[in-house]
Amino acid sequence: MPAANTPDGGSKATKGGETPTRREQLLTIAARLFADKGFRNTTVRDIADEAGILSGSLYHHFDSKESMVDEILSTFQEELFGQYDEILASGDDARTKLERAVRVSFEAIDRYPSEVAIFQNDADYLGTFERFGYLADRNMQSRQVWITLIEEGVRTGVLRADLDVTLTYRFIRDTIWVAVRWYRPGRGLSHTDIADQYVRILLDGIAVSGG
Amino acid sequence: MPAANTPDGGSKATKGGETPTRREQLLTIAARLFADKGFRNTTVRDIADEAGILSGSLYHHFDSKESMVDEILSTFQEELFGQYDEILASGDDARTKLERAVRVSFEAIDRYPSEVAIFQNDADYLGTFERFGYLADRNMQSRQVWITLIEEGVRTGVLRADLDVTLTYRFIRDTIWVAVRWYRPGRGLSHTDIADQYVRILLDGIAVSGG
DNA sequence: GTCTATAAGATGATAGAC
DNA sequence: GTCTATCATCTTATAGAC
Repeated sequence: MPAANTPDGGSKATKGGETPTRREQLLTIAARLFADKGFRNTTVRDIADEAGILSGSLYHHFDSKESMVDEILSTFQEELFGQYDEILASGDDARTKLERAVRVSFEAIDRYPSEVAIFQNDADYLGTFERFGYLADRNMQSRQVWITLIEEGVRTGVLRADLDVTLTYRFIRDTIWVAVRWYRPGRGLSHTDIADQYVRILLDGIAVSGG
Repeated sequence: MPAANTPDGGSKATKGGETPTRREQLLTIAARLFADKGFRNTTVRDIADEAGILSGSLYHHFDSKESMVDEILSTFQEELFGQYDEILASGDDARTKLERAVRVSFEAIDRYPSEVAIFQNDADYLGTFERFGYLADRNMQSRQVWITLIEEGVRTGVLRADLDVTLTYRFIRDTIWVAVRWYRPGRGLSHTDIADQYVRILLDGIAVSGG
């Protein structure tokens, strides 16, 4: 079941430099609020207030609050997983693939902070509705990406053979995505700087070698 | 301002093997629900239902929903920070102190999974009320513990001198506490096993040395 | 210590005017 | 595309009976 809700005929999210439609403006506002306060703790009145309209008017654009978050999340996920697929299909060695996957993930936090935050905070709750079944699918898909990369690394001798693959996957996943809690695009370290340092710590640790 | 709400004269939480009071039973139920669904998404009716009473009856035991979460969080934090203080005051070398702090934290996740989850998910929101000002204080205190340990490690030559101390602190903090999302006491790896593997990855990385 | 009953406000959503 | 007006439901919390 596709997530889109586009009576105008199928416009996606804001890509390129085109002027955003009213629908897109409203989704941007909703995404920021959902990210800041959580989906259930954001009221349709909150969204309408920020948009300068009344809550009832929102229902001219969207069926329901759920339709809004559905459109926000599904658009983002398509893009991210397209990039993971590209990395998996590439001919790079295991270490390079792992590094690329880390960098692409931090880039996603930079470009889609609200979407990432919503997924991190509300996916479990939303996943209880059939409509959002694709969230659990994406979770499994992401897990498969990382497990594949880690196992390839161990097999080709670039990663330690004694690693607990599942635990390593969790550590990598958690450390990357939880950064959405403190990373602010345009302030402090850039997402590429953070990815550099993270890759270094992940691969070589924080201790002095041979210590 | 103390957080306790103890008309009975000051009983703490359930320690040792004593039979829990009705008050403690209700707090245990509330803590699990707050952890699972979030503070704002747990209704007093949810808590009362699980306890087998009506929502109004809860107000015989507690002033408000906020008093409940206050008592849950403050009791837990006293214990955890007592352990950090002990480590800081010890004569151990920097590497040992860092390892001990990691282990104590994973042990806290094991013993107080609900409390940790509530703090992770709802501290930002609760912190907006004066009553919960101590949460921000504890956050700063925790930051100071880790920063101190990392800086001591760098100074004494056991940690790499090129580390970004703040970023390293965030990575350590995030990776540890986010484990509360998937760790389940008594299932899978024990908290000591997880701490072992985590310390190894943190200090030495996942790559083969000299790779 | 729990129940009955209820207040006062917030919430997602709808129907129809402009 | 937005507003007026409103509904049915859920929310935290209270007062007093048992």
